[in-house]
Amino acid sequence: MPRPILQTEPRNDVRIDTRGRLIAAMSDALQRRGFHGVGLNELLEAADAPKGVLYHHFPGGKTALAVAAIEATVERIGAYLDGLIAKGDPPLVVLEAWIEAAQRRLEKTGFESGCPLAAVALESTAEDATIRAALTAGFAEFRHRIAGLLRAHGETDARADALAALIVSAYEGGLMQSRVAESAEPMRQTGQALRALLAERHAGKGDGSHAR
Amino acid sequence: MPRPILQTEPRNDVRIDTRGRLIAAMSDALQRRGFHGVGLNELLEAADAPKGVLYHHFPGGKTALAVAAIEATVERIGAYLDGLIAKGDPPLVVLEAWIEAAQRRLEKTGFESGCPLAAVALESTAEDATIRAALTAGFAEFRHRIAGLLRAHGETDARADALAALIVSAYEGGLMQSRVAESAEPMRQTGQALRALLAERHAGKGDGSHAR
Amino acid sequence: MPRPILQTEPRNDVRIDTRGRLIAAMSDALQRRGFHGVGLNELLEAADAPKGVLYHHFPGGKTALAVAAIEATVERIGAYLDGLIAKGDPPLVVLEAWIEAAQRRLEKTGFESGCPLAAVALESTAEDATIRAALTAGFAEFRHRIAGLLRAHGETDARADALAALIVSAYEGGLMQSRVAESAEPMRQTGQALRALLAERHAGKGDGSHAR
Amino acid sequence: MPRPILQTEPRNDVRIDTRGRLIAAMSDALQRRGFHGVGLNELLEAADAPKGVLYHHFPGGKTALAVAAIEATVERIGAYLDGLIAKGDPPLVVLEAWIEAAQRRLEKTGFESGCPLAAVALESTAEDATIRAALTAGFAEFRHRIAGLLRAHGETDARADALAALIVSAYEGGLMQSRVAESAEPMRQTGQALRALLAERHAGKGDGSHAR
DNA sequence: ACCGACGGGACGTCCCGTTTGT
DNA sequence: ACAAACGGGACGTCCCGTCGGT
Repeated sequence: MPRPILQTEPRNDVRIDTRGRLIAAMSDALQRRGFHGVGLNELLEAADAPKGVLYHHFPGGKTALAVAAIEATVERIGAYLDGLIAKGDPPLVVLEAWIEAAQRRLEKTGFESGCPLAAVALESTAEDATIRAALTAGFAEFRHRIAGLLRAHGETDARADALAALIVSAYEGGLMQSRVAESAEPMRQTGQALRALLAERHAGKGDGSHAR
Repeated sequence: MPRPILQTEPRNDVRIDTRGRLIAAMSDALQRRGFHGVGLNELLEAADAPKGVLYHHFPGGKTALAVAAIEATVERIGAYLDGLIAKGDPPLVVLEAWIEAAQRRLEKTGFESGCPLAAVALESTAEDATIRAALTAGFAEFRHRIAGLLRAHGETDARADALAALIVSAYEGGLMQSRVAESAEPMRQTGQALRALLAERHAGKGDGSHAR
Repeated sequence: MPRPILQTEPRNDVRIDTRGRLIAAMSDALQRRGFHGVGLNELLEAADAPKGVLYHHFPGGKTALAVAAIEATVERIGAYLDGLIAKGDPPLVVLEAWIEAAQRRLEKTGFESGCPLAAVALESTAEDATIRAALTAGFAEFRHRIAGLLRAHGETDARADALAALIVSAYEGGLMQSRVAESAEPMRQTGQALRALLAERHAGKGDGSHAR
Repeated sequence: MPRPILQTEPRNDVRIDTRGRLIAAMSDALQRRGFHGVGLNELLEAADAPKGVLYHHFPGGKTALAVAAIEATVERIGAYLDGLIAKGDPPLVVLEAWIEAAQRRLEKTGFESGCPLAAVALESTAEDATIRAALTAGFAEFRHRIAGLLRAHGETDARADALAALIVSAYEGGLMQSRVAESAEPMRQTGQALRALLAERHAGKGDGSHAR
């Protein structure tokens, strides 16, 4: 049985497989029902994993799995944003792409999926220290990336931070409204208004050159 | 067993009181923990009401109480917005007052309280038809009021609707970020950026016609 | 359906019934398997009670039920000792009756039953404050009653306390040895030796009159 | 795969060490929490051993380890008693030393440690045949040694057996009472009363023959 | 109208033992 | 010999809803 290089890989694969499936299932479940709305049985069935294995990979139980799911989601979305940004497009284009992708996901899932962070955020209490920390870090991460993009296109630091906060807020708030309304309209309107305001501002600066 | 007329009046008072306390307790609980995060026993203890009384007033149980709490909240916030609007201030001033009030409430409650609608919204599924309907109506109500204000100050219908969606989204998203971060900063930045964009637009008005 | 007097009785009966059956089942189970060895399902089946009712009567859960069972046992044994003592027999006779009753119970139950207090005592840790308190009070109660009997028959206070401690120790230790050996012999020998020592002491005092 | 001679020796050392640590950890845990109160994971962590190694050394699992721990404890205590007896002291002195040592250990461990045999004894059922056998043999061993000492100092066989049963019972019962009371007093009183009774008997000897 | 005992199901935890792979 | 992932069952908790009794 020749096994030349990287003999750690097979073990990792198996580990990542179960662990990863658990995290994926939790991510998916969180955005549909929130932390308390997810039943572990339901989740384990979705991940095709027995009960004991959860406690093995996540000694902290459901909470620890949720933290891992949040962190994985943050990383995924962060990478996605990085990809958008790396293309060098101006903020307005990146924003449009981001929001349109969210709209498409909403429609594709029958308005069931949302943002896993948001759902957990609103039912978390100060006692869930680890969850709070992961969420806080996650939202900060999003703002940080967007602020970086804005700075790269000429915004001052303070301005970039404030705009980034608004953009993330609008994204999350729009997603929420569209989810309950089971209609892409609120999200669409939110994105449209946001882009319009940003575009008009540039236009109003007098140079009129790079507005969208 | 004779029952003299008007004996119902004091009884009604008591009933409304109990009903009201249940609704208030649910409203409060929803914004802290979300629908599934609230235990019925815990809630009944907070309202100082026995088990049976809940099903007296809300045969639909926990869900019906949540719907009532959502509707009460919508009415309360709607009335609050009406009050702000009735003063005749321009949208920027109303917006500032609304967001600042939210910040103060956040700080006063140690960043525990948020928006009862939002928390429920993110863990609700399509099966909770009555809850979804109440939420959808509630958010639409908010947008409607704000759009009305904007129209009254010269926005076109489509424009007013889109801006209203953005404002509600920003409000909810900012609240969410501040809640998990246990800091008013995200909410403050969100409000500041939003008002700045709106103000700049007005300042730039008249120079062109290309507001999307 | 005439119901003349004491109409509180029926409710009490029902309540005591379920609560009492739970306590009786726990008492029985504790002396067979100890606290951690008892499964709640098993116990509820024995008491013919559904799961929810336990938490209703004992909000403190399994531990609270165990405490109640311990207290009930202490009361029962205390009353039994009182009955023995009230007959006015000398300590040696009381002791013999007590130990022989224990032997008979051992044999009747196939050496399964023991002392509910003892089993819990040896697996309790300092964290189970309520259980520890109930056990400590229980053993003190036994010693107190026996010491009282001894004092009533001429022992000094210190002497009575020490002898009472020995008698309780011998009773519990003998029960334990007989239980694991599945033989009444150790308990029998323990009781015989203890009574012999007590009798000889009286005999050695020179008066020789009331040694058994 | 060649395996050079004597390579097993160091390996054996390691094995004995791991085995020994497991047994020591189980002994310690048994006297604090009893058989069912000990978690296997917790125990393995205390012994710093992975899961697999337990089933390597004890194919019978937790039960087999408990049996080994009981046997080791019996051997240890037996050797200790042998040491006391070998000095040639009279039974009263040996008894005093034994009981005082137990008191010191109680106080040193904050009244947490007790007798590993006793704790297991009281929660064992007839189904745990191997455990019951080990316990029965253990208690018999203790009685046997003490009876031997008594015979060596002039007691008849039957008398020695009965007194030995009493002594072991008192020892175990006193330990139990002191453990839950978190006070050495019950154990002290038990020992004191027992020694007093034995001493008085000797003093009274020769006056008659009516022991029992 | 009010209350609280009842009911049983599902939750999250964590148990003990096995299996599979180095 | 060691290590860790697996496996699923049972534990104790507590949920939400009902129903009979004042």
